[in-house]
Amino acid sequence: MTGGRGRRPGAGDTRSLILAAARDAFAEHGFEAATLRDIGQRAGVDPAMIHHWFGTKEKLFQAVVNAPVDPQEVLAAGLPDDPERLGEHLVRTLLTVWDSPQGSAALVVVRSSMRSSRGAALLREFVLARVIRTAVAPLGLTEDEALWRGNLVATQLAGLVMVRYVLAVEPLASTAPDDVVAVLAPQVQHYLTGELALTGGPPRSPSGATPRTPRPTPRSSG
Amino acid sequence: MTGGRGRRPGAGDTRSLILAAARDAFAEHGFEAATLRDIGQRAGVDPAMIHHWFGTKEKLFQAVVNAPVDPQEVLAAGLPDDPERLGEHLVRTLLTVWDSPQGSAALVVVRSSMRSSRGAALLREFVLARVIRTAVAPLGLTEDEALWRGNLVATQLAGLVMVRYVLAVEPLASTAPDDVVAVLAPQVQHYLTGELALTGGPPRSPSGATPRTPRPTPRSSG
DNA sequence: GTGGAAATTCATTGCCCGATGAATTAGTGG
DNA sequence: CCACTAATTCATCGGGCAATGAATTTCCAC
Repeated sequence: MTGGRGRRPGAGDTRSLILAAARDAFAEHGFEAATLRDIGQRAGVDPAMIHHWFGTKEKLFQAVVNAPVDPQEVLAAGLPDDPERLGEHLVRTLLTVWDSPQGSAALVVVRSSMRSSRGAALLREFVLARVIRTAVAPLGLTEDEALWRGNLVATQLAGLVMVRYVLAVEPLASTAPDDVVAVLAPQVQHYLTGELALTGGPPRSPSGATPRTPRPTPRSSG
Repeated sequence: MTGGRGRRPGAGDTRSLILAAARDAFAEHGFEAATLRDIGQRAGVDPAMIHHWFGTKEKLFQAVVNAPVDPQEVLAAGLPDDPERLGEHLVRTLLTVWDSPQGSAALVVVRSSMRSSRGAALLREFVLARVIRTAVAPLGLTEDEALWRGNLVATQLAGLVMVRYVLAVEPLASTAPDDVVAVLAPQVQHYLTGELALTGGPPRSPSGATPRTPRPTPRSSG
């Protein structure tokens, strides 16, 4: 059991244990609601160790977030030759990453991005924009069409992440990856290479932004 | 400064003041990190009033979430007779609500809910679950199939909300509603009434949960 | 106007949090 | 095997939190 105090016997890579426990806890509760006591318990370690190794809760969080995955790199690996299989590749890759331990880290990033509109901007710029562009790059589309199809793909993939991982809605949260791929991949593929049903021609965002107008405003005050 | 205790003189719709203050506070800090003290201060009111009017912090949050819009009510209005037009109705209704001033309030709720698993649970229970069931109700499906198809619809709609409103990614954020409906409605319709491509039969969530496996765990301990 | 009901604040309770520092034990170099 | 350093736990502090109940004031029916 919990022996007395003092240095532990054998190996004990306590720092890593804390880091992993913190990653899970932050993913689960967000930064504010996660507690050092809980993290310590998950790591099987006294909460004081966290201060010993990381100083403060904030610094621990930074340590967790600074060990991210490069989405482009992951995506690029195993890109299929056939453009008609690209949708399947995207969905499967997404599921693989998010079902892995790295998924917790990704959850941390997504959750913490919601803390401010600046966080949302970061998520938009560095993840969505780059990832989506990487994803549709093999298709050799025009600039406008790449953006538009990329956005559509993003809606389906972002929605999958939301429902399955962030909100964990059943039954989708517990459905086998193969089944998810089977159902969603064709839809994603349609956004990539299918014929898009449009009433009055493609929504050619007429060069630059022309914000539609009286929408609630993409306010950045938060 | 603040006069003594006892009932206030004039009008004082305290309940509404608290509700508005709570909406802002939850939006800014998320459910867990928002404090009743802060909400009370924003509303210019003693925190004890919150307990007087709402009971607990959680009930206050529910009141905030349910205030902007009763999704069921909005959805029910204008339900098409033809099940094959249900997808279009869902997408169009969603865009109408989110493009309206109520959309700002909804955005607040979504942002704050995503930040912790607790907030996510509340969103899942009180909004998503009900909306999904209402949405697929006209189809007269079996329990399992309704849940499954509802989840799929939710991925597409939630993704639309994320990309267009929460992250405000261009060009989708500035695309005319009609164009969005034209492109997305067929996909949603497919989830509602189309034939779903499945490898080994429908993912009949085998009664109860069978958590896929070693994911970060949907633990509810927190 | 007077008596009760509703609204509001104050004072307090108990809990949990993050942080700190002393006490204790295990490794390590000589 | 002895000193020294690093790792770990324990006990505790001050603070902020949600919640409760009593005290006080206004409103309203009669």
